[in-house]
Amino acid sequence: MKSTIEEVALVLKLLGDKTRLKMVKILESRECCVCELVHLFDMSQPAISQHLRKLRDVGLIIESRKGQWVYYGLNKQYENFPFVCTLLNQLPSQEGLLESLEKQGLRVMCD
Amino acid sequence: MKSTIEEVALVLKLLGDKTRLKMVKILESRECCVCELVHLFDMSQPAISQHLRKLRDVGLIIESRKGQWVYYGLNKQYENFPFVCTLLNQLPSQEGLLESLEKQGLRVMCD
DNA sequence: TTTATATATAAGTAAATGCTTATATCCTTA
DNA sequence: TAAGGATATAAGCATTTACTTATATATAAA
Repeated sequence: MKSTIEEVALVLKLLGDKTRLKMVKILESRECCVCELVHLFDMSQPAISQHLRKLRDVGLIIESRKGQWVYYGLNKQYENFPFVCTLLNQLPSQEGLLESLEKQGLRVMCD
Repeated sequence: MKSTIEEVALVLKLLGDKTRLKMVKILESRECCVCELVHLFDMSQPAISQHLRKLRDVGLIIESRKGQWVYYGLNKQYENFPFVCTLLNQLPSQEGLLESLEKQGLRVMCD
């Protein structure tokens, strides 16, 4: 089903920011908590939270609290999820970032 | 071949404006001159020209002068042209707009 | 119940964005 | 060569954006 021009423009605008685009690509690999993402970007924690909020507000990602951590992941129920996936396929993998997080012992495991 | 995050973000940012997105979708149907586009948007001619310039600056569209008119169309040589096409496929057709232009006798023919 | 850690929100700010009007440039035609 | 139409550029302005620092809230642990 086609979306309207306005709806698609909104998604593209959100993903037209390199921080958010990279963020979403990372979340495609696996859920991350905020503090993990803070380590992956040269930016303050509030800046990361604000980007996550924008993505969550349109339904592109969902949050789930696990203890004191809040995890974010792609929302597979999002109406434009398949479209977003085709966009993300265009991007180089960011899994190396997550691996180096783990090597640095910065991965947060809370299960 | 994958583009970098930054390159893709730039394209998405450009297309994340509803005016430009609609404009590019229209140009997917056929080349248009500036004055035709001005009729299709509730916006001044300079505003239209400024949007076209941004799209042209990254190579997404190309211009060709025909007499006193300047025509713009999608640039099939653009490195991200296939990617742009998959984006445009997500959008509803805008050909009705071009048809109503013609009914109003506003189509510019210069060949 | 105090303290520490994780996250969100508030407020402020510099820069970018998308328009406007005014004007310049380019081409065609009388 | 003068006039008119099509387009581009310049300058100005209001709004949005993406950050910052400071502070509030929530959970966990001592």
